[in-house]
Order: sequence, then structure tokens, then C-alpha cells
Amino acid sequence: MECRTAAHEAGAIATWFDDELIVRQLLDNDFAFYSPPGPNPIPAEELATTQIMQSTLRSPPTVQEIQAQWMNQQPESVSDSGSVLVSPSRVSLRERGINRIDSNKYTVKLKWCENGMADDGYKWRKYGQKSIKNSPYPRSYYKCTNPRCSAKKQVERSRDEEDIIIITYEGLHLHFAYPFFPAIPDGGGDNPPTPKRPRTTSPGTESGERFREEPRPGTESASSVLTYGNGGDSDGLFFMNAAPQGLLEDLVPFVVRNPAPLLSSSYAGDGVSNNNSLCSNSSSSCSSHRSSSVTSSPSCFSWSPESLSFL
DNA sequence: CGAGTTTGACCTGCGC
DNA sequence: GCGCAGGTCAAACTCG
Ligand SMILES: [Zn+2]
Repeated sequence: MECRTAAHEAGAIATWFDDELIVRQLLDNDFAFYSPPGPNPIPAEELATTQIMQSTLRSPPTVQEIQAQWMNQQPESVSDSGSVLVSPSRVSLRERGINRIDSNKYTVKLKWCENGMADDGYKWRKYGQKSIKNSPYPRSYYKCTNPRCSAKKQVERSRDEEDIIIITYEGLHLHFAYPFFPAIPDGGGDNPPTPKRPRTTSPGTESGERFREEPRPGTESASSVLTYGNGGDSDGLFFMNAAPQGLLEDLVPFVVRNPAPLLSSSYAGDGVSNNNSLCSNSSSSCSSHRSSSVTSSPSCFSWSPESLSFL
């Protein structure tokens, strides 16, 4: 509703390019504090492998990490259709589980994990849940808690594969991920970074609750699956390097649109923000109910081979 | 008490 | 026009 910003509409109508402009404007105006990405001390390559691996255990990979992965692994090219083709293992994102539904909508399939709380760095507030016609599982609706952000996401469990969660992202984030803001007064856009993990909620909710029907013991398993650990909000330093684009999208979109080094063209693509959410966190944790609130996202979110695998 | 979740009601689009 | 299904609202409730 009101949240829906011009960016949102523009995206729907035209292309995300418009959004980009808007976002940029916002950035210029509102995010003065934004500091340009600093050079990454760690070689991208290591970052990719090392950090991501580590993050798997403790915290969700950051955009930076993912970015690095992509940069290293794939010099890919983008097809006009919006899907990205990767080289080495060149598989289109579509094949990897990322599908572009609309100019500003993407779906991501994630493997569900049980405990971790994967946080995509953004806070989400659940505003609805609906049972879907041919699915035994309900779909949850989330909005970014930032009042100026129109990003939304829908989380539902795949009826075919119970351990797969399908997340549909819609809209761009017009702000940085929380962790990224040190102590910004506020104007920043989002709320100040929360040092503690207030409630990371969503995790529970999304999947937890809805899916909680049966907390699946760590199904995550898959070896090549990237699972986000939780790190709470903290890790989300998404886009530290990603310059302005950082705020816009999280990983996927990022990847989608900038398969190439995002440093340059940044998001000219379409945008979408994605976060990930999902997973329940086991009931135990999240489910506790609101475990949080805002959540970030699900507990652990893992990119399965089918979805996105950086490794 | 504030922030977030839950959940039924309401709204809207679409097919018949 | 009607009914269904999906999406959103908002009051009530929970938790820290
Ligand atoms: Zn947002």
C-alpha cells in the first residue's frame, strides 16, 4: 500500500531501469552516509570459497561473498530474457531455480534447513498467510519493514519437494541491508542496525510456521547446498562492495542482473530483491513464535544445486 | 509498551 | 453476474 513506491510501480510498468534511477536518487538524497565499498581485502576467490564455506556454519553468506563467487566462477552473460547464463558450469539461473516471473518478480527455490536462520540482511514483516489451492502448504506474505521500501516476498513450500521452499520476490529494496548500517541516525532508511538480534523472525514464520507442520530435521543436507547459517542480522553486510546497488537487491537479483562484475554496470537489469527466507528454524527456535520479528529470513537458506550453487 | 505475528475478513482479478 | 482463488488489511494477541 502506501509502501508501494514509485519505484515499485515503475518497475511494473516499465523496466527496472526506472527503478534504478529512482533508487539512485534516493541514495543520493537519503543515504549520504553511504560509504563506498571499500576494497575487498580478501581476494575474491578466497572470499568466495572460504567465506562462503565458513558462513555456512555461522552466518549467511553476504552479498559480497556471493558476488565474489559469481565474479570468479562465472563470467557469464545475460540473455535478454533475463536469465543469466553462467559459464563454467553454465547453467541458466532458471535452471538453477531462479525464475523471472515478471519484470520485477523472481522466484527462488531454496532448500529448507532446519536451524539456521538465514538472514538475507533485510527485515521482513509478515502480513498474511493463505492456503493455496493445490498445495498442502500455505503461502506466507512478507513485506520489507522499511516504510519506504516496497519489497515483498512470498514464501511457500514446494508441494513436490517438501524440503524446497519457493520464494517469490517482488520489488526492490531501497535501502541497505541492516547490518550494513553502523550507526546511522535513522534517516538511513532502514532501521538502525540491530546489534542484538531482536527477533529474527521470520524464519520461524515463514517456514517454520507454515511449514512447520513438520520441522524437518535438517534436510538441508545436500552437499552442494549453500546453507546460510544464521548470523543473524549481523552478517548482512550485503553489498558492502556492491556500491549503490547494494541496497537494491540481495543476492539473486544481483546475480541475475549483474552477472558480471557488478561493480560497473550495476543493476541495470531488472531488479528484484530477493532475500531469502525460509526455513524454519526449526520449530524450536523460531517457532517460538515470533521469534522475531522481523526477520530476516529464514533460517537457513540454502541454495541447492537446483537453485544456486556457488560451489 | 513497542514491534511483530496470527488470522479472519475484505478486496480484486479472472474464468465461466 | 457469480464464484473461486490469490493477495492484503487490520484487529487482536504474543513476546521481549
Ligand atoms: Zn527493503
